[in-house]
Amino acid sequence: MNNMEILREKLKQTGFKITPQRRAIIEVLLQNDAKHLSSEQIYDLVKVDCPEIGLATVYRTMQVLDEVGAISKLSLDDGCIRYEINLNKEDSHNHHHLICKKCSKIIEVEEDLLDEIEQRIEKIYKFDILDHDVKFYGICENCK
Amino acid sequence: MNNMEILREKLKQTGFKITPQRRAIIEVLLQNDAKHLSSEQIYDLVKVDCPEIGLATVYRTMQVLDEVGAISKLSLDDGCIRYEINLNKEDSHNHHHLICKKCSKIIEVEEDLLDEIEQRIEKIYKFDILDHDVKFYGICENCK
DNA sequence: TTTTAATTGAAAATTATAAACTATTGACAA
DNA sequence: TTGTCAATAGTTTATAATTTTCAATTAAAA
Repeated sequence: MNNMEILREKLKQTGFKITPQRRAIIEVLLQNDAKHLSSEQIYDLVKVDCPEIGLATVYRTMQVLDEVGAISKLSLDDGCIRYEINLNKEDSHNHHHLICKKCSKIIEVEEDLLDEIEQRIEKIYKFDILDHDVKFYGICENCK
Repeated sequence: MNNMEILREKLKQTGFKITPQRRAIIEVLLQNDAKHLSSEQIYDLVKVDCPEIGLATVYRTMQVLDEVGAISKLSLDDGCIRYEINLNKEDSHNHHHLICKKCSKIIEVEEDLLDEIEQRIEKIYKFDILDHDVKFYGICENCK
């Protein structure tokens, strides 16, 4: 079962319909895996194959995909919400971002280095951690 | 030298003027230390003592205070920027937030537990970390 | 095929924030 | 203390991201 089929199943199971617009948006997300697209950017990319689509549909679809857990939202403090698709179900939230303050490049940290810390926090604060959002700001290799 | 005086000095040294509006806003921030107020909320609180103030002045003052390093911005993904005052200069960014998914309470983690991790990331990714933004989502003690 | 609730596109509405513009004022020099 | 002037204030208007409304269309179950 490929990624598209997995997502179709996920939508179906949650009672959402599979429309050409939604399929086109998912395709764009899958083809731009590494990027962090805003709704506007997704809209522009989807319009190539699906010119009649409206921007509101993109926003609505992103809400649906978020409900289903198919995407993660990412705020880069540039005034809009960005999205990344979650390809490996469970590990969806377990990665961090390095954001270069000079060139704005975003580097993915695939390892999850927070396990120990989370355990310490859970103990000290009696707080059950379900998810995290971790961003490191700094200067990347190229910009040094 | 109390907190207000420290901030007055900071503004003065950076070439900003100390106006009644700015003083009133700083007072509100100091009096609501533990909270994470939005511009709108600050506006409402300031209006009590300073009814003629305009919302734009609040936005402008928050920009000034950010430039001076007197506040930290905090995004709780509820559509607006929130602020916290930095009382101990250097450690301003070195704390994390636990956000309860049930009651939305925000718990401050004052310890900075990320030193090791940051060192590992700096080595592996050759990325100089200047700052971080760390949020843990989960369930707090009361809501369990 | 029929039926119906979900979905769509287009346009209008909201919301947070910033800008523009003129009047006012804080702070320093005289 | 007063005069000066750039910085700041309030008001209004603009902008940009996102949401809502609503009538028309459509996916998918019966």
